[in-house]
Amino acid sequence: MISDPSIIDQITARFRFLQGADADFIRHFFNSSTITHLASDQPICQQGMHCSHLALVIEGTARVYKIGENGREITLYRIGPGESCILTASCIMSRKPFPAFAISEEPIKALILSSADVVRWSNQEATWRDYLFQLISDRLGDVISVVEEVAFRRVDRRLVSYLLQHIENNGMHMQVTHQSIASDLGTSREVVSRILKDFEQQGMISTSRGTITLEDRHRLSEKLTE
Amino acid sequence: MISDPSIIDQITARFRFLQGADADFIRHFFNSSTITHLASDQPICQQGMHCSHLALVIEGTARVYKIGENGREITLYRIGPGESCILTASCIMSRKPFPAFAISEEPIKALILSSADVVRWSNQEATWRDYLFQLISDRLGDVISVVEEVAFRRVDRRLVSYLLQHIENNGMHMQVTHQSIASDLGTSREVVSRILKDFEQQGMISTSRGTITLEDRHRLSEKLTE
DNA sequence: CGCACTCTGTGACTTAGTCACATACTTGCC
DNA sequence: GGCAAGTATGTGACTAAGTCACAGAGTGCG
Repeated sequence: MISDPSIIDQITARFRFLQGADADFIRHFFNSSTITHLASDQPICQQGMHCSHLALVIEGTARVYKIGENGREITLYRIGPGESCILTASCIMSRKPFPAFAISEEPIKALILSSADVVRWSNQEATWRDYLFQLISDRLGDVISVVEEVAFRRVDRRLVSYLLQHIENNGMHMQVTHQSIASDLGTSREVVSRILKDFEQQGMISTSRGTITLEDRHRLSEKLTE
Repeated sequence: MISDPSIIDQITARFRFLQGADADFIRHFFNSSTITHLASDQPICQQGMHCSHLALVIEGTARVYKIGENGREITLYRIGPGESCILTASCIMSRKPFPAFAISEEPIKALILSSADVVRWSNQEATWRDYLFQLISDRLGDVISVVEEVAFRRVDRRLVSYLLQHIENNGMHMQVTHQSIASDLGTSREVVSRILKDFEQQGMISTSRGTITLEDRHRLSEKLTE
């Protein structure tokens, strides 16, 4: 049960469906939920698990990914504040085992609901139901985008997009290993290393152990259309 | 409006959510829906469309797919009797444009609902809501499987799986072009042609224009584990 | 038959993924 | 400081997959 008013405010701000909900539901909601904290790089769900709880992320991020026969990984999507491990929701609603892995990245503060409540509220509370539908639909869209990426786009272009997205405007630096980029993109470390080396030789980036620095954003982005 | 009792029986048999529904909802359901027929190979949804109706397939099949920059295609999933173009449902519930293409394969007989009804019923009728959740969740699972396939599995193995699945037990024949296999798997026609030729030279299949014949099912399936 | 159209085959080349190692850079510990 | 263990990156050689530009074969039809 959650009673601290400042926490309740924080949660209400993050989860907009609570703003339109009726007072009765809100009371139930906070009465039957709890807060959990989780450090970085902690496993959340294992492939094949049955989900008995749903976590709504208040702070932090998690990564949901697949592992292939060969050990390679690919990120399906990330979960941030205001979102929820919707695969869990999907598993709860359709009573199926979880088809992927989830792990925390930045330390997580999350609200935990029992799957029984998730199902019950989806029958009773329109705003909660809308939130669930929205979440599942969004993830479906995300995953379809991933299919498009891996099926059709060249790895070097995908890597350019990755760098442009992750290195903030004129922030210029980024802390990341080649392996973790490879795991995001669903390719292998060697491929990432080689392409990065190529970019470096062309003067678009520079690299050192564990960091990549953007040297020429404009010329790098031209790679997308050449 | 649908009133023919034999059609109503057929639909009720296909869509199990109607069996547990209350009489009032069922009356509304058939009053506000219509039947459409569609020939083979007709476009259903274009990428970027907004969906104003939801189709529940009674007979026939449709294919939902993506097209890449290079013109290659990949099938995300198929829709059969008792199912529905759930991407449409997802678009309706989350008010987003349709992110793929859909086309009829076998001629379709389908029941058409307005998106307004879809949303209204999802608020009022538990069995309908469950049906929607189930459908979206299933598709999410399907698409995740596709990601896994294209990201990690070798094309020759995927092609073996495709052949074993599509050529019925001891039916032995299949009518299909290399191009349409390639479009299903998300690869190119040449690659499919070369791998099939290879299988043929090893005596596992034989081919002629537009057909593939399974000659040695057992040895072909060994390719999956070698 | 001859023409248009679709389907399949092939070589040469580029891109991507795998495997086996060789070098680094970092951290902690003596 | 120096050394060891662990992590990160570099590289060559090879296989798998995708692209491009054609060449043929099969089919349907006037």
